[in-house]
Amino acid sequence: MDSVQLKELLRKRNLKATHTRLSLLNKMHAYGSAMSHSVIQKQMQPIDRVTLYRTIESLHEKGIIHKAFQENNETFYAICGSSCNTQAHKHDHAHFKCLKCNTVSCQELDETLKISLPNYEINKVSIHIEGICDLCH
Amino acid sequence: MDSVQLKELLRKRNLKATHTRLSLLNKMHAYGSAMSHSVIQKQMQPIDRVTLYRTIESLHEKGIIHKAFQENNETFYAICGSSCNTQAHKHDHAHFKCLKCNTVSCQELDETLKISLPNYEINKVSIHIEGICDLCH
DNA sequence: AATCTAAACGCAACAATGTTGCATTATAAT
DNA sequence: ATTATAATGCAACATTGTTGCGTTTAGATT
Repeated sequence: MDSVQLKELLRKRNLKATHTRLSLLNKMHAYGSAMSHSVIQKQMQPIDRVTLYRTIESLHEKGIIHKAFQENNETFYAICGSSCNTQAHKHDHAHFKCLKCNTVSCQELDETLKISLPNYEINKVSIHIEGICDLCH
Repeated sequence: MDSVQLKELLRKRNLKATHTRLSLLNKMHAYGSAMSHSVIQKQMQPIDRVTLYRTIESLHEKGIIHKAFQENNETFYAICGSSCNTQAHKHDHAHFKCLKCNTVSCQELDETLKISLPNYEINKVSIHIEGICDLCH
């Protein structure tokens, strides 16, 4: 996603295409997997803490990024796919965290997870797996 | 689980059966589903904040309770089943959080979730589902 | 039952994380 | 170029989590 597309996306969601937002989205895109708040903060340096909180909040509210999962009192964020919008999010992939190399990757589960709960309305499913990845094994 | 059994469990894991620990375990058992830190704190009042942190930590370390999931920068804890011990935890059930009544319940997924990741070692799987439960529907 | 020791507790002080209000600056519409 | 509004940075505050240490309690020993 290049700079022009990003600006369009932000404007479409009624957000100004500020340097902070573009920079954050670029970094998240380059990073490849879900980023923790502390990692984001390091990579965005120098930035005011409050500005970062509000930047993340605005992108989250408009469905441009989402909370992938939380761990050790830290939230991990990821860019939403094209299937997400302000109203509804679709994130049925799983996040795998390797306990050796500490990277987080998205795993498409071959057989779609069949969750059948009669009379339940399911809005969001998040699957978080921890272990040792193939490279570290 | 009555008081005698609880004391035995604590002693088996090399923890003293203190009033604080017994009280916390009783409350978690009575509560039925995963409890957030803030709810625990309210129910344990009056208690020193530090003591609560350390009580939870000790029970968690010894595999008596586990972190069910985290949400809104809060950790939810639940009592481990009999299949858990100091070394290994088995928690393959899913947690369902109703967005209307805010209760969290454990859902046994009828078809066991088949997660096949070749050459990966899977230590822990946590599934968190949000939506509207049958009663609120 | 009294004594003893290690673990657990409570308090104080500190550190890290998250929030609010407001003056200044940047975006983008006119 | 001008202007209105949103975004930023700063200060102050609130909440959450951590560390050190003196006191108390559990439970083992005698």
